[in-house]
Amino acid sequence: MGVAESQKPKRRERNPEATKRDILQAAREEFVEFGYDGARVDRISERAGANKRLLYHYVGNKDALYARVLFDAYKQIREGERALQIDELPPAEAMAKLVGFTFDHFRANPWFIRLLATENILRASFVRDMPDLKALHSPLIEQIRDLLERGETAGVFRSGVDPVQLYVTIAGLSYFYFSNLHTLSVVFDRPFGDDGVMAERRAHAISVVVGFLKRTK
Amino acid sequence: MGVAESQKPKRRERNPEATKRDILQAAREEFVEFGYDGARVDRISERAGANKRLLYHYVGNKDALYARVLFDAYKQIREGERALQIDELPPAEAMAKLVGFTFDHFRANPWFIRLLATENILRASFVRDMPDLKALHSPLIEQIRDLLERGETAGVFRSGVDPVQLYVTIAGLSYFYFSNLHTLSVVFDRPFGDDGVMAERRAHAISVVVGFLKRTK
DNA sequence: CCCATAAATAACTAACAAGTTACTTTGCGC
DNA sequence: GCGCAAAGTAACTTGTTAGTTATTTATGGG
Repeated sequence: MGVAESQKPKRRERNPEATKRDILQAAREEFVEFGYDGARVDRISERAGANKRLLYHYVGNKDALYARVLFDAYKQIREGERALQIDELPPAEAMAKLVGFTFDHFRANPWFIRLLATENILRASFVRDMPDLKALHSPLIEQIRDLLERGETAGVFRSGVDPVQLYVTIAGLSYFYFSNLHTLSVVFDRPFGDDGVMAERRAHAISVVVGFLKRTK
Repeated sequence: MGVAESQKPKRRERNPEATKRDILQAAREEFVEFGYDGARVDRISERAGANKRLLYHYVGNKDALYARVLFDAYKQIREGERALQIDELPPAEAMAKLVGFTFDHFRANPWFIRLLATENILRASFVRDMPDLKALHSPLIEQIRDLLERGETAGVFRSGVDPVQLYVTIAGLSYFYFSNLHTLSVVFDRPFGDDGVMAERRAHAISVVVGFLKRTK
């Protein structure tokens, strides 16, 4: 019983499910941190506390691992987007809530933005071959469509706005901010990551979208 | 004189300036295409038609090469942004022109968007150490500031809009579209890369910004 | 015209990274 | 309590990659 008793080699407990889960989680962290090419399989297995061979056994290879991480990420994010409840609110308030929700969602899940950026550097080469991905397009789209219609009927929103275009706008207003937080902070010498500046950005994004939609007369 | 006379080993002509230029250009292409970690030094020297040793001789190493490419990219892009002339136009028209200009600028220089995305994956680790980069912040900022003031004074724009926030908005409206063109096209099953869809996006971005700024009464 | 020097090259090295081989350990059905 | 299949491991292979060494080639000033 030496002093360094805690230094047992310590074999991993038998538990396929847990092992698989650990590997996927470690893989997400690694891909999020370094991108596809920067990620290291050895580091993933190390992070997971699982032997590298297990990774190849359960998932296949680096490509398959990345594809799996990406798909799960979309699923999880889309799931989170279902939480929004705006049916009851008046159109303008509902839209404000939707834009704020999108901002908060990105803020709470910066890893997803980094994963998206990585996949777009790869020109969507993995996403392209995911057959069931189209079923995972954002549930926000339907909410936007309904809301636009509701606002139009009530005479408070302008007409002729394409829901997909507006989705890209709403997402873009927050996405660009978060995805480019690092370079923007340097170039403009402003702490975009700070709470106060974030709150400003959130308010601005809301006022842009609502201000745009609100009928002039 | 064999049949394959064109297969001479062909030594590169002595020309330091041209060699350096070729290397930098090849490096930009490579980093734009594959990102930092995906880029290969061997491929850069091959693209440049210059021996790899020259690359190390003139630039230093992969890091220095990437930093140089990044800095030159900012310089070139900022230079292009100076071309905009909106002093003479009425505020709303001027703003429409500015947003359209930004969109066109991104569209004409997709390589810059990819470079920015790469650098943000790296958490701006190279940009952070560029001492003279702050001097390169977009000239559009000043134009936006002046324009907002002009519109406010004329009573056609709302007041209290932060120029930097509006810059982030204007850039974001186009940036997100281009940076995520690939994944968006797959997820929404819409050809976002096509001319018609692009024109729609451009018009939408303009109407969002102008619609937001225009005073309600 | 010649030679010092800068430009350019090919071949190499050492480290690294994805993927594999050959093996040990553990739990479960009988 | 045993044997066998699944879970887990260590060490290796093979190809790649950033960076270097040793060398050849051109050119312009004296």
